[in-house]
Amino acid sequence: MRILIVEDEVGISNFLKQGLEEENYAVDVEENGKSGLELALSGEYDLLLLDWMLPGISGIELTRQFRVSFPDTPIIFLTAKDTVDETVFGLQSGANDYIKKPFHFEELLERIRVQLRNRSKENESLTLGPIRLIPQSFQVFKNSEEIPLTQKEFALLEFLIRNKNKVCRRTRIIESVWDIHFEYNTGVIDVFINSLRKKLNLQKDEDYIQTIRGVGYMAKEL
Amino acid sequence: MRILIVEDEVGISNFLKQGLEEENYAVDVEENGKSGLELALSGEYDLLLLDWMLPGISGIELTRQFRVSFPDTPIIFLTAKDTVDETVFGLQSGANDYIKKPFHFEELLERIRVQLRNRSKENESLTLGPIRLIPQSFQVFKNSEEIPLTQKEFALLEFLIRNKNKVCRRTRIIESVWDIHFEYNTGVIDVFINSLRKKLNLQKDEDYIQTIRGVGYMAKEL
DNA sequence: TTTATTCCATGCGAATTCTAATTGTAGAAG
DNA sequence: CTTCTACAATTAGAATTCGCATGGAATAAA
Repeated sequence: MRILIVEDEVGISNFLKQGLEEENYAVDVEENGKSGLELALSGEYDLLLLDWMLPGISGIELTRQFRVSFPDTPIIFLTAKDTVDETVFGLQSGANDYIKKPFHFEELLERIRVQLRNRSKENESLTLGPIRLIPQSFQVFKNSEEIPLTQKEFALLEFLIRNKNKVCRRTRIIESVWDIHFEYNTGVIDVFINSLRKKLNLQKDEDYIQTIRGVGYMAKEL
Repeated sequence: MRILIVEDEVGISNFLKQGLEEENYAVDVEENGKSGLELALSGEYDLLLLDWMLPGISGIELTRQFRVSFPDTPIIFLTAKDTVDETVFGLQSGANDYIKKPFHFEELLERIRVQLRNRSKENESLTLGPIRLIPQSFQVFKNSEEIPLTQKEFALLEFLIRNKNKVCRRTRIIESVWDIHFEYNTGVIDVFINSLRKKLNLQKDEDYIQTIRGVGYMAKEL
């Protein structure tokens, strides 16, 4: 998980960076509000830690502009201010949480975890009958037995399942899985379909990967 | 973090639910002991808040039955009783902490944090077969024999074990262990994997660090 | 400086991907 | 129903890619 810290007090940011890195987050630090916003807009980050007061532009303004492009990335404010009004103002501007300085590092960690847990649709899995494909961990199961697949086999199966119950033309498959965008007449697809069916050990009554003659293939829920 | 409150006094449970949700916990409330147990056994929750006296079955009995399936989920009792005997009895039945009514919400929050923190630390018994990795002391053991590792070796192994049984893409590894966020094609990972396998002296039948060709590596429990 | 760690460059070997030739089959045409 | 044709399935092996191991260079630490 990647976290961007925008904080002008080097002491704090170093402390945070070090601590968060020990927790396996990848951390970048930016001191200036303006360049912080630019970095944030790169879309590289899963969470922002913003100081309330920043040189350049304020954390609130940064949040407001950032939210236009990234409505879902969690933002946590680090703030010395504790008046209700300003806190409300901050949260209204699009932040998800705030923490008052000085704070315990553990408490910050917890808030970060909460935000990231809510946001990450963690184990998104694609299914096709007894077959379960997990894109993130690059694993395929059939009846909870793991099936080792090669890269291309995996990519092909993923494409088919994502287009479940839709016929996939050979040209579409070649485009998406092989990234070939011109007319290309080849037998690769057949070969990989073949090895997929083999590895998945599909029986006669398990016609999950169907051939559409003259067109392509279809992953079909039975 | 998901919390289940089992409490028959609606006033208290509403108060708790609202407060905890403001702290970004996901909260469910159940009034009845029996149905509370059923809900708890769904395994959806990271922590239980139980009233001592409940309609249906008592908090103690709930705890006892719940512990069979979930020995690690923290349980905090809310109790009006304050005799030492009964408290001891409650803790022996498998609760982790208790708090006497009436209580300050902040205090409850603190106890919840402590429990969740302890859990997440304890559950980080980072093991992989005979390999045990202790993040705090920066040590790695194999069969209680210490294996000296360098920083990067340690970081890499830690990352792999934290993602045990999941394939780690090279890009993720580079991101998390080396903190490099752009496309970077290099052989470093291979080199360190190599030295890890060497230092850990993995035999043929100890395929704990598996290569997923074209994708990355996976720490796998055999 | 010396020493240890991290990283780079290389060739080899092995797994994957692809080509191509053969065999099998569905469906149309007769 | 039989034959024919076009397409799909299967297989072997060629081509390619990728990971492994190694030695040593660059960098950081002592």
